[in-house]
Amino acid sequence: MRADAQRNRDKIVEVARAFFRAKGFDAVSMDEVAKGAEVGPGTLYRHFPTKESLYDAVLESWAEKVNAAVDRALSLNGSAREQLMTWLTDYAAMLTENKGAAARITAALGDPGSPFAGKCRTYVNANQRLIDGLDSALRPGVEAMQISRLVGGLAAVADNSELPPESVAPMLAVVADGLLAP
Amino acid sequence: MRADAQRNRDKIVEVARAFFRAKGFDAVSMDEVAKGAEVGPGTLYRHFPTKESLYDAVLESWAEKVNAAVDRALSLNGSAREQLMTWLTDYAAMLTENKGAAARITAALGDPGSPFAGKCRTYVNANQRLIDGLDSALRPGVEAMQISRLVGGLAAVADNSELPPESVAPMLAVVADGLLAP
DNA sequence: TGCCAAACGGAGAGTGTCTCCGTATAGTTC
DNA sequence: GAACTATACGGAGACACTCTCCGTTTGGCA
Repeated sequence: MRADAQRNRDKIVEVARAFFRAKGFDAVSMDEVAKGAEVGPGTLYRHFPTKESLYDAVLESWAEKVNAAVDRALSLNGSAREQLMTWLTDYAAMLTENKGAAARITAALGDPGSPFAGKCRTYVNANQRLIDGLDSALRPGVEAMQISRLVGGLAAVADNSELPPESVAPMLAVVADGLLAP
Repeated sequence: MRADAQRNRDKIVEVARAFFRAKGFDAVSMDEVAKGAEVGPGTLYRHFPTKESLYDAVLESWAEKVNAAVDRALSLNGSAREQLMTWLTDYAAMLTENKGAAARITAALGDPGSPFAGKCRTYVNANQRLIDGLDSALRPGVEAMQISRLVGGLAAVADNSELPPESVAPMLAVVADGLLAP
């Protein structure tokens, strides 16, 4: 990639990240990202053919954070319920940083053609590692995709309604207790 | 209301209902509803000032269905868990009829200014009646709004991914078990 | 039949995503 | 450092959508 192209790409992602964080996915237009990055719309669209692909690039480090959160939860010296709640709380908290991310990633679960397919795999794999780590503490037959959808749906609601963590916690507790073996 | 206005209004709602059911909220344009109902865009917008207000009119009978589903669940001769699962299953099933409804109604929870505010009240009240009906079988401190958000979020995911009922059932079971007293 | 408030409908404003293509430039070659 | 070419740029504008304004038509009543 040519040096000017790389410079522009970096600036676009940087500007877009700030805009998305401040206003959420829907409220940011591609035109304003282009203006903010001081490039033309054509340049923006050569680097990122759709608005969603730009969002995907903005969420680049998200995968690392998800994996780190699972590691943190599994390495805790506590009950399975505490480990589960730690992971769920961390995940829900991650989404307050990127308004609209929960809904989009959750909606893309099971759609390999989505720009977020990579993010989805990371997320489902994280839940699979959690299942493996918690071993027999969970109800039998529970699947990673089910946890992903349950928590993703709840996170999307919390994100959309801008619920404070203390309002989300009781709902996470319901999901956690439901996931633990009866 | 003048006779021609009433005729047009009825036809618009009828056409819109068919379109929304077939393609979902986002994929239907106001222009095609106007064309389908054989009226001009101006006429359409005098009857329904926004697309969401049109959707609200299409979902008119939804409130009755929700209340009927709660009644049905509470009148069952079964365990609290069976009653709960019956209601959750009925609610989730209701949404396959109107693609996009779950996400919109759930997103409007707690926003009195939304065109769906009336639908939200109905829905939260239904969950409150469920709580009152199931009495002490539920975990202490659980609130109607929490159930509304939990189930709404899950329903939105199921709707969006077009999950078959047998895929939704295990997730509903998790929520149900989580809601029942430990 | 004549009147007029009510309703109609379509052109178009405003806003968004995304494309096409003539122009400019980075990086290589002599 | 000049010429060359592949690469990248940027802006006009195509297209789709929601929603508005306003001149025209019509239903219902006196």
